[in-house]
Amino acid sequence: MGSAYTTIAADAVARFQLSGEYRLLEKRVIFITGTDEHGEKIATSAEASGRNPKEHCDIISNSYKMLWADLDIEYDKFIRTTDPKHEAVVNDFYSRVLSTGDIYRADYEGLYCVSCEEYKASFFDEKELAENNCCPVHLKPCVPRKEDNYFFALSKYQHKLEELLTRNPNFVRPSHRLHEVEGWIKSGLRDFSISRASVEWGIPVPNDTKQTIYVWFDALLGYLSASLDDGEQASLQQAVDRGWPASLHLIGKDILRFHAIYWPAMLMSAGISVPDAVFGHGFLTKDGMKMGKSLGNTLEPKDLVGRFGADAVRYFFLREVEFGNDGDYSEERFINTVNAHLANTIGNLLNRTLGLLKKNCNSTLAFDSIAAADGNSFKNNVENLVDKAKGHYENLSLTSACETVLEIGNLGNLYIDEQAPWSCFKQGGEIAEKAAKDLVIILETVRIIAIALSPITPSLSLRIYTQLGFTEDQFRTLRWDDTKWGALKAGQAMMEPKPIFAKIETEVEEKDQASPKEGKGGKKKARSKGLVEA
RNA sequence: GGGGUGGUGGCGCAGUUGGCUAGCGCGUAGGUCUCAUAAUCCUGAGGUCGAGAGUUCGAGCCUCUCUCACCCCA
Repeated sequence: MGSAYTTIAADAVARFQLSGEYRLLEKRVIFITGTDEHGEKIATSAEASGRNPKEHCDIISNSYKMLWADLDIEYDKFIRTTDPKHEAVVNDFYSRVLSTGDIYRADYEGLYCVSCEEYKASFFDEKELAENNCCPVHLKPCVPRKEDNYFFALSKYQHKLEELLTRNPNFVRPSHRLHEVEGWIKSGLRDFSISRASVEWGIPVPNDTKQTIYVWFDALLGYLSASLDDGEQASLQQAVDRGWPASLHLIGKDILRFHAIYWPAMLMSAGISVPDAVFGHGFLTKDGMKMGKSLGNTLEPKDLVGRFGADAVRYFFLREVEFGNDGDYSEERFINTVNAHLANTIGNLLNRTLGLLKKNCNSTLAFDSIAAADGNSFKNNVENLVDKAKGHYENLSLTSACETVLEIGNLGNLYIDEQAPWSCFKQGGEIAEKAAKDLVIILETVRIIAIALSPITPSLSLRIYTQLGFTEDQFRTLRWDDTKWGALKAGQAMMEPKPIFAKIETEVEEKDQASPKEGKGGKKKARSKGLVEA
């Protein structure tokens, strides 16, 4: 789930950005993701599976693509670092940096963890290692390595990187990540090895095929190579000309250093613009504990999607994890939050309104939504919240964006409760007419919620839209501006009311926990039953 | 060892420049209603902000010390 979280968030951000584009103009949002397929770790895993690395990577990248589809993630470019176009771009880049004089040959030695693909400590400072020189993360022994490698002269760019952060304090977000990066720079940047002599699975160093390019030097170029089409003559300059620089790199905090220090320095060396921003989000825990295979508590997104659906997964993590902070998953909290917001606040609001419309108006709108809301401050309240939500999305404040949209739902429930149209219809006359207007108001509100929440829960939003009598095509061409009040017109027929989000039923509760509740619940049930019988 | 981020009601979080009855969501207690996914709506309880000192008329927010958790140190 840690990996999926990044890509889910990127998808939400891209959907929102895409919704801001005007129709008929060339698309300007390109969502890039992919797989890093080089390195010793990949080769080792492939060998363990009895496959060659390429076959192994084919399987992995395909399973990611399937997972992204399951999670309603719609990217534009999927780059694999084994793609020929990528290798061409890497070679061009390497040569350019070499010609700048920023690559040189030197020895490197230290204790190396194959799983991290990192030297864990030099021989002079081994404090962080676990017993027997084991990697603290993978708990596997590190091997002493000494290699004659090629190095990138990162230290040359210390001042330029300082200038970058000073001139552009939003280059790294959130702000505490910026502090972290500033600290790294302040403590002095050391040149880093960009090749490996003992790793074969990767891109060969152009002018020394006995060495293989270090995965990180290679992988970052994926941001450029992804923009090229397969089969075309690939070059670095072509890739740069395809819309670079990137407006946002969205990453986990564990790879912040590569994106906020190494990558900009590499680009500066090559004379290429740096990206506009890097956003490092936090880690996810489960029940307050770190997740890990060794701990046996991994959270498989495929399982979550299978059990709860993509909308629930997306909603929970995008709303409940303050973007940029670490976040925690618990099944109880997941189910409670998703049920309360998606099933109750929004789903029930639509259901109750459509039910009233069916019973009293033959499921057809009697008024234009503009006329229905004429002189009604409720419409203004909704529009104000929509503007607020937009601002939150723009700031990558996904939690606040969700809260604000849900607030619209809360207002809708409050409004319909106050107006009580089910009671008004019984009175007939003008009062019944007012009730018919109120139903239109609520349905227009839900329509607006659907759009405002679509970056977060695209399938749920589509289901709302189709129940309101629109087509899927109409939904897919929607833009943020379509949140403007007035799209529902008199005469539009609604679909049959049907829950847009099935309540997630908790499994039979454990006896320990259920006892107190069960007693009280039993009382309620008995009471309710009596009423029904009466 | 060094650097960084945090510790605010049961849970998850907010609380930019010191001045709020310390707030929101979820949960929870009670009530209400039945148009509705036992849902909506209303009302309430629950924290004194990790600990100790300090600055200040006044500190969750500033300073110092201690402590706990997490992240980083090719």
